[in-house]
Amino acid sequence: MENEKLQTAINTLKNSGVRITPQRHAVLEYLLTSMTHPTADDIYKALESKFPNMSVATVYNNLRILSEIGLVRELSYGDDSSRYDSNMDDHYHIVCEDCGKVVDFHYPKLSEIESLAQRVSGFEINEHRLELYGKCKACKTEKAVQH
Amino acid sequence: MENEKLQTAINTLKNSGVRITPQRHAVLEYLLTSMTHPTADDIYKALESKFPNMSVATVYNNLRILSEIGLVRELSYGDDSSRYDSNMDDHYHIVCEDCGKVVDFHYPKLSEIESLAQRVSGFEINEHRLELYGKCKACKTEKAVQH
DNA sequence: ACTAAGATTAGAAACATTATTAATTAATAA
DNA sequence: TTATTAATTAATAATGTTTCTAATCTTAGT
Repeated sequence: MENEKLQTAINTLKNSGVRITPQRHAVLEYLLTSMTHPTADDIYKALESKFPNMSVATVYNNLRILSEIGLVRELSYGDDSSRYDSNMDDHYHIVCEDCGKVVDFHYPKLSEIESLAQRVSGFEINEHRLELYGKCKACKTEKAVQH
Repeated sequence: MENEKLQTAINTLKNSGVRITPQRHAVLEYLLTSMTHPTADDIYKALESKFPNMSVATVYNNLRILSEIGLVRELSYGDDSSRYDSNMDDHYHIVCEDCGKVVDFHYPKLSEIESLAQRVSGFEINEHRLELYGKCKACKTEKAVQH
């Protein structure tokens, strides 16, 4: 099942005229199999053993290219590093304020809010972002233990 | 009317035991009268003539302090600089993808989504953020003119 | 006026990300 | 297979925002 997704993604790359280099393949594969919305540095560290000479710039480069083709989405929350998500279906995110963990949250798209905003503001609205912030299970119990 | 807000804010500072220095007063006043959700650098530049010796660190310092007391809110969108908002009422924002302009958007708080997210994720949800992205009127016409 | 606590300054450091560039490589066609 | 060529890589420098540090200065209260 993961292989199917990877194969589809690779075909998309080919059709876009983007070369499939070992590094690019590895970044893509890592994102497709990861459930953790990794940062560029997470990916860099994870692939370090396989590609000892790879530079961080290569990771950023490939993330940008994958984003441009629409295989990957960049999630930037506040001040920290951006995270990357290979699940391109419409969905929202819940972020743990303590450990930074990000999980998917499925909810019907808030299209009515977009059209209302467009009407009242005069903007031409293209998209929206919704994130929920709180404490994940682990961080809740961790705090309970500390006291 | 702005003076009232400023006076109330200054009282809050006093009650929190925070000194009212000229720089801090100026940052606060600028935020209260500005409608533009300025960045730290905007504020720095705007106050430069009044305080030629002020350092950027002072602006950041004061923004942090004002945030901690709850007089100001930090808005961080993606990679660019954070913007600051002295309107502490519940509201959302619409961001222009071209020029970065940010305007307020009033809409009933999405509390049901928070409670649903809490139920399905096991997180303890504290807050949420919603931003709408698009092109403002000015940037729409600008694009139309270019062609 | 004096003191202690707190604030400001300037500069440096930290950090993520982007730009640069010469060398290497993937994809294609000969 | 080999040659060709444009894309990609690695390494490093550069950028931009934000934080940290240490020294100096202000303030409020005695």
